[in-house]
Amino acid sequence: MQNTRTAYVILGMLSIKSNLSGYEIHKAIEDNFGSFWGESYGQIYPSLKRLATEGLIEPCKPASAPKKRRQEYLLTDAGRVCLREWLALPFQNDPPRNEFLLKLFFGREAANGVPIMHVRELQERNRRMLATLEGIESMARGRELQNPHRPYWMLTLGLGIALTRAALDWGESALAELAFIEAAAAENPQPADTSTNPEPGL
Amino acid sequence: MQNTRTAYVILGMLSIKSNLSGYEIHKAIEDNFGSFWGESYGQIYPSLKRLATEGLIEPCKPASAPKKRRQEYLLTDAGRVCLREWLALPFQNDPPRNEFLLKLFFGREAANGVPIMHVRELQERNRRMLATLEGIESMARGRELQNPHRPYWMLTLGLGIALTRAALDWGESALAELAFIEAAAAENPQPADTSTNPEPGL
DNA sequence: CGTGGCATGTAAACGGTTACATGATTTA
DNA sequence: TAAATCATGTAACCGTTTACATGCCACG
Repeated sequence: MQNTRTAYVILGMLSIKSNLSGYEIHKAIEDNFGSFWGESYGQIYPSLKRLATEGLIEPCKPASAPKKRRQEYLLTDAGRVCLREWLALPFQNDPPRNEFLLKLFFGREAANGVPIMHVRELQERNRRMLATLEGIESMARGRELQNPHRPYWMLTLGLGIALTRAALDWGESALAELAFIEAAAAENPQPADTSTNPEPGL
Repeated sequence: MQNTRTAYVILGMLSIKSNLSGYEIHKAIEDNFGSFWGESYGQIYPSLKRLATEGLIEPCKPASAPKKRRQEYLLTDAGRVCLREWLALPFQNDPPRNEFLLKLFFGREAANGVPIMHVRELQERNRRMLATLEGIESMARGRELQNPHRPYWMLTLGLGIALTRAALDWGESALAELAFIEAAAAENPQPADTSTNPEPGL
């Protein structure tokens, strides 16, 4: 069956709401998951075709808007079973790749001011992220209290907010620390010296 | 030149320490970056060859251990320039993919107890992670105070620790919340109903 | 009438992992 | 001498992004 995670995201979206098109699924992922998942059309459309041939989803006529030229899908019983099986499997950690941390790690090698610049940029991105997440949170406050998905959605939102806040806090102290480091380096300008450096590893 | 990030990690490692082999670079990445970066041999060895033909690194004889059958490299001036240029470029956020959050988001669709299981598993992984990072931190305490890389390495370590702690805190409250949710769901067992669910999006 | 959003798709390239093959050296 | 670790490499595969192509429909 070789089901990719793209396929499961699609099944998941269709389990929440039926009669979605590829375009709408893409949009729904962006709106609901944007901060922790992404899919491109190049993945979505072929996956929809494959899921349909496997009988996990079913193409159907546009229900509400019959004018639009578009293909909608709904989840089959087999698809729901497949989704549930996948949900029960242990989650996998994706191989870690954080380019910000990488550049900060090599900060000593960078030109003066570069690490500070990167941390400032990180702060900006995280402030935007926090604003987005808190916006969603405040919009959700008191609404849809009966929606059975709501508690789970609020939990994911909560982790996003907690991590972003922690990163912002760290950023503040990092900026102070970096100002100190670079001031010291400016007083004592020693060029990078490869040969005499100690082992990598603290 | 089409330089991948793998190439820059290699340049970065060689800027910290010369006369590293592909094997040692792999190990150094794992030891120093394990929590936020990874490279496979299938990337490293071809990259070393390419970087050498481009003159950014230079193959050299094993310095300290001439017995070993292995190829070591050192960074050229051109390589250092190339590294510095890349370091000054804005960092890119990798496309977000967090399978844990995805499965939690779809938690309502999962069998009973599954979301709690995932959060418990997350807590375990994060506890191990925190132990590792704090182990490094305590090993580093008071050591290599003159190492010019140290402040940057400590900053990266600090962010890792801060994020892991934040995730652990969130996990505790999430477990309580999930116990509550699933207790309520057990009292009031309503099957998933696709057709009448509201729009996705809180 | 034009623009922007809606909508579907494909081909090529890319970055990366996995699995495999091979063999030397060290240590128990 | 057996096992672990050191060490180098390649081919196939995989998931994904990007760029491109196409065209509809609604709204100003």
